[in-house]
Amino acid sequence: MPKSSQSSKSSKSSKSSKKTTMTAAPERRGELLATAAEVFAAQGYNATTVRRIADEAGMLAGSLYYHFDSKESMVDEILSTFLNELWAGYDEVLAAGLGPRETIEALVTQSFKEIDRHRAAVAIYQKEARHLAAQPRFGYLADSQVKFERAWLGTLERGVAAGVFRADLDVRLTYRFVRDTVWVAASWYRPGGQHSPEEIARQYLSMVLDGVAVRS
Amino acid sequence: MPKSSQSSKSSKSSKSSKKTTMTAAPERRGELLATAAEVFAAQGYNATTVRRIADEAGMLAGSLYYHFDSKESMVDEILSTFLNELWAGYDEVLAAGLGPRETIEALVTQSFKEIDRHRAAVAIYQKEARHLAAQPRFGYLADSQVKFERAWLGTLERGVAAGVFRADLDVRLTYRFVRDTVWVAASWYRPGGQHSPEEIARQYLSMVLDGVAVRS
DNA sequence: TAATCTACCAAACACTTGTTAGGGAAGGCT
DNA sequence: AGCCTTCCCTAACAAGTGTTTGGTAGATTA
Repeated sequence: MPKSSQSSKSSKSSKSSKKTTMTAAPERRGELLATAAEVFAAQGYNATTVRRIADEAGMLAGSLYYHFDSKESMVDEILSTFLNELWAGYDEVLAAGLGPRETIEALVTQSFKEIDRHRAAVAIYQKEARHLAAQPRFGYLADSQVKFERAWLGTLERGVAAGVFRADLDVRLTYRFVRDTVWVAASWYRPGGQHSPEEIARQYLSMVLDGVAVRS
Repeated sequence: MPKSSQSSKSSKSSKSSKKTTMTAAPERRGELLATAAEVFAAQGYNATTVRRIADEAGMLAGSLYYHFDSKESMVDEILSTFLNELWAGYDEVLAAGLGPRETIEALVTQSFKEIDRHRAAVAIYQKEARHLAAQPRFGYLADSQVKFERAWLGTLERGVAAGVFRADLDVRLTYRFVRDTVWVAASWYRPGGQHSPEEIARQYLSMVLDGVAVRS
């Protein structure tokens, strides 16, 4: 997926000289979404101009509107695609009938895999979800957040009741703690680094579950 | 400090009818910065127009330029003021000569107090710091981040060497873990809630240090 | 009372923004 | 060949942006 930059000035550079077969129809859309996601994640949604995205994709601003009908529909598609895949994985975990601790472990591991696959989308979600959710078009963001809380908080409460999680902590605080520790990782995580998603998940789980202090 | 909202439409509402003494000169600036910070934190810096800020402050957009010479200088002042106060507290903690664990505890507690005092500024910092730091004007953001890492990472390494923190974890990962879990709290923390900053710090420390799982 | 200062308004400026309309080159299909 | 579809460019538009300039009511000072 060649989505990298090509300086900036020459806007009439690659017109038809790149390939012999000419990229297939539905692929191009995905490529453009990927570059858009990358720019959105790096600069922020509002700070990103459609001209910047087009530039990064090697075309002009207006040409984007052949593939998408608005800038807003780009983030929409980026975020909804991500959330769909995310919940596909989550639902599978939640339906597996695991114990509370095992469920948390599986959810965390699954989350880091999603961060690995959709790093840009996660970063966008983190930064923009709050004020995008205000618009009715992005109502599914709020819905997802509710489902999210239900899944995690429910599992934690189940764990407290079962005696595997500490009962002396505010469960809601614990929920936010666990949730945040997982997802903020997207702000610094870079795929292809020294740690695989599974390895990071393992260490995060070790810290969250057992703490960073040495047992006395 | 009455910086709250006053509906929206009437922009010629409070002209001189609020006080008898007429707010003293340097106070007004602080009030305006507070409302600006609130809007920036809620909507995001780029998504916030100066007209919106002015509206929230009960005046017109151009009038802001009597107090500030640009929108950028507003965030600048908001962030630098916050960071100055933050480091005043941090430096005091770091100079106290505490042990590694006690230093971490003090830093976390101090951080939550700063979140309590500068909630909006912290939220802005979290969202915008990364791409603001690119501009030379905001070079102090990068400087602060370096100092930050030095302080926290150094303390953690000292703790590992002293045997009070686990040695089987990637220290850099632990650093990001601790750092992020503390500061993202600003995204959901609301002053005047059920938990005081000290109480939240206590529970966070308990989770980070000892974990959420029951000791077996 | 006159001069000055403070804090704002009114109105505009130059520029950037997302978006649109019409056109055209290249390949596939009949 | 001719037609059609795909994908992009050129050129513009209208709305919104940060910012500037000149003015002015009211308090302060002389």
